[in-house]
Amino acid sequence: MTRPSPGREIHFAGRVIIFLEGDESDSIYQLVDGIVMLYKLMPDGRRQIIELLRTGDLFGFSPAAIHECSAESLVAGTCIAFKRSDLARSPALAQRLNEHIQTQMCAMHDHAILLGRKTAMERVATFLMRWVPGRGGYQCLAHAPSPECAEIRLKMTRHEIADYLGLTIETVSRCLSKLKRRGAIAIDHPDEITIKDVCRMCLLTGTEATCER
Amino acid sequence: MTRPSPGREIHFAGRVIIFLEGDESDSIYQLVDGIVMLYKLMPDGRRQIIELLRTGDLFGFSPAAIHECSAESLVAGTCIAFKRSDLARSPALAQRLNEHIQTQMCAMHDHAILLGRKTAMERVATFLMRWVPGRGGYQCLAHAPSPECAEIRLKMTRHEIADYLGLTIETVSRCLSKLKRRGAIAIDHPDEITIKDVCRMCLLTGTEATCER
DNA sequence: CGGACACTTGAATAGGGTCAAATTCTGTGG
DNA sequence: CCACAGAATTTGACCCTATTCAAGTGTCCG
Repeated sequence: MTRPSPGREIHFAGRVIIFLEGDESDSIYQLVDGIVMLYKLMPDGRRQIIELLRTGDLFGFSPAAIHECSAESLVAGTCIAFKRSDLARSPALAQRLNEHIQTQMCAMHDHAILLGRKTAMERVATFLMRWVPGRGGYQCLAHAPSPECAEIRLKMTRHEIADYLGLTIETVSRCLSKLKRRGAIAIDHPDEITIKDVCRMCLLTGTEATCER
Repeated sequence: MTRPSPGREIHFAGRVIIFLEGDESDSIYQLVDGIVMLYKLMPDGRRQIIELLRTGDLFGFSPAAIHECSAESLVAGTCIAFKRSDLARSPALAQRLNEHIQTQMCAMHDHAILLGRKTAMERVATFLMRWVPGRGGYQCLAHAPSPECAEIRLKMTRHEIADYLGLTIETVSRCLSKLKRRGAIAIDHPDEITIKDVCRMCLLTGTEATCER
């Protein structure tokens, strides 16, 4: 018999609100499967999508008993909820979270440089690279062999992409169109994009100075 | 007799590099006193200051054995270095870090909305509010009584402010001049600013919809 | 006092935003 | 299978904010 799980499993469908900014909260969540986005709204309605969470990522942080941002699923998945009070009691749990939070903080740092310093085209290129398996995450293994081509499937609307990248829908659309015209991508479907040359796309992100090939 | 401290104290002067992006690292740091900024550089020299650390904040995160950003002190202070290996062994330590990281993550979220969605003026106003004691941090107690006036002392050059806010030096300077012309602030000295009406400045940050007074 | 550097100000420019219209996609029902 | 309505996306024209480039002014420190 296994020990009782220290957390409660929560299954969610795609496009479902997990919690809203201002909701009461006594738990922290770890994403097991699926994709979740965190966002905040300004009083006048401007939205910024703050994090796109991957497997292992933690969310629901707050120094207070109230959520400081909203969480919504992009695709169906699962997360585990840990009561904050349990967290304070279980060293093993705390350890586990500590290990992962480092990666996540680094990803936030990368996103800060994107929002603060990258051009629209660099943002879109960075975003596309994010969906190439093994690339575009924090510590993207730029040297790992990757196929020239990559078919990716965006799980977000143009509106969500824009709110994630700090742009408008129109700018996102224009950048994608320009990439298509240049032959860098094919837009097979609004949410199905083929990157013709992954290595060249990586150069457009502004992060990589040279192409290792 | 007290237990041996689990960390090594490091004292640093103002304007000193603590570590550079790419440096080898086996430790995590907690700021005890002073101000430290974390920044990243793009290959072409663009810089983004990612975090301005306050007492209690953690830095030196990385999933790898190499620092993912650079750390530089703004004023003299102290931090404690914990070896990652110790961290894995000491539950008490892990607990302590876990508690603080939540506040810090929330501050990063706030900064993401600043970089992604705020206007230049809102960014500068948010930045100024940051230096008003008890205000502008994460979970600024907007309702707490605060003096009408606040004299603040910036510890950063215009260049650093710009790189923190995702703007240029000129834009920062222009926003400050405009605030001065409007009578919202007095620039007693390039780094000594008097906010004439804290509550009104708070409205300019874009975060607060109404003034509670 | 003078030289280096930080900051401010001005004019011109461009990148991305706004507004509006056209196009494509999706889903529904006949 | 096709027609249609509503939504998402793309495209175009124009505008505005912040950037760029270029002086000018202020400040610090030897």
